[in-house]
Amino acid sequence: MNHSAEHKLNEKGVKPTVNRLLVYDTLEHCHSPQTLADLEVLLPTLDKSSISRVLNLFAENDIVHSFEDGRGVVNYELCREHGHCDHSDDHVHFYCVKCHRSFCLQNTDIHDIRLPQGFVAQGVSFVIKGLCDKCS
Amino acid sequence: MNHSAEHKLNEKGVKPTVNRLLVYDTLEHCHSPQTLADLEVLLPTLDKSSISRVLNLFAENDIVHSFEDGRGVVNYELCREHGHCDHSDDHVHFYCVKCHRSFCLQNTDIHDIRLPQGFVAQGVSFVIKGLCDKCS
DNA sequence: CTGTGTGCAAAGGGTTTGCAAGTAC
DNA sequence: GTACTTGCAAACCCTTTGCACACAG
Repeated sequence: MNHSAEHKLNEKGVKPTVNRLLVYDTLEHCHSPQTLADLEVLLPTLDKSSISRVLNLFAENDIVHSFEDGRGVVNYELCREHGHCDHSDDHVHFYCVKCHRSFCLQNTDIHDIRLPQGFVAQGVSFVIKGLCDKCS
Repeated sequence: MNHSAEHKLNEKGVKPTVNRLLVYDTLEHCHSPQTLADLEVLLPTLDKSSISRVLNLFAENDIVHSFEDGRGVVNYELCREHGHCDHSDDHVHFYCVKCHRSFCLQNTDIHDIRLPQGFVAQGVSFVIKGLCDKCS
């Protein structure tokens, strides 16, 4: 249980309960997007419904952001410290269809998509499917 | 039942059965991405499992391509005639969080995303969530 | 004591599958 | 007759919800 997690949650206005700190620490430790099922395995003492509630709470408070990989499964990832993360943390994700892992492509920015008149963007989900370096 | 549909399916090596032609015609007529649930309503005489099978068959044969909108629901859309559609029909989709419709942003191209060494892209899913012109 | 957080079980939604009957050639 | 297609029901997967208990302040 680290203190930076506790500080982070307080900073975001979320009461740092044991479960929340565990979920936060796990995501931080992973350095890659995790699904609810992943976290269920990584946190066997927590119920999946509890994890789900924590993740939704985190998403509402800009602690994590989420995106769907290719299979309709939601992945969660801690928001970057810098770069004032809103829900549209604009970078590309890569989903490996073989090992079912998701990657975060940090170095790719999504730039200036021009929307038609009247359209308002609230979030972006950009996922490339394929084979990762281990599987290709 | 139009003849171009029949021709198209034959061209792609898919036997043009009644259900397949109905699904094809419906997608063609809509000019926008449709979900399985949408098609169930539009094609009340067909069972959803039949529609699902037709769509998966179409996807395997590059007749439609699919992407997930914001809610984990798959949308299907006819591949463009020109532009030799493979599964990575590279354009952006827009999902309206209010009216739950999906739009196809034709004029936006996804260009030259540089993948890390060893990564192989097979498909792209790029969805912007927000409000459409009617809902904003 | 009061409000919030948690675990369990069950429901929900979207999609696919098993199987037997139907159809095309 | 043989192989493919279809409809129905049930299963499946992932996520959320209802509810009663547990806990913190």
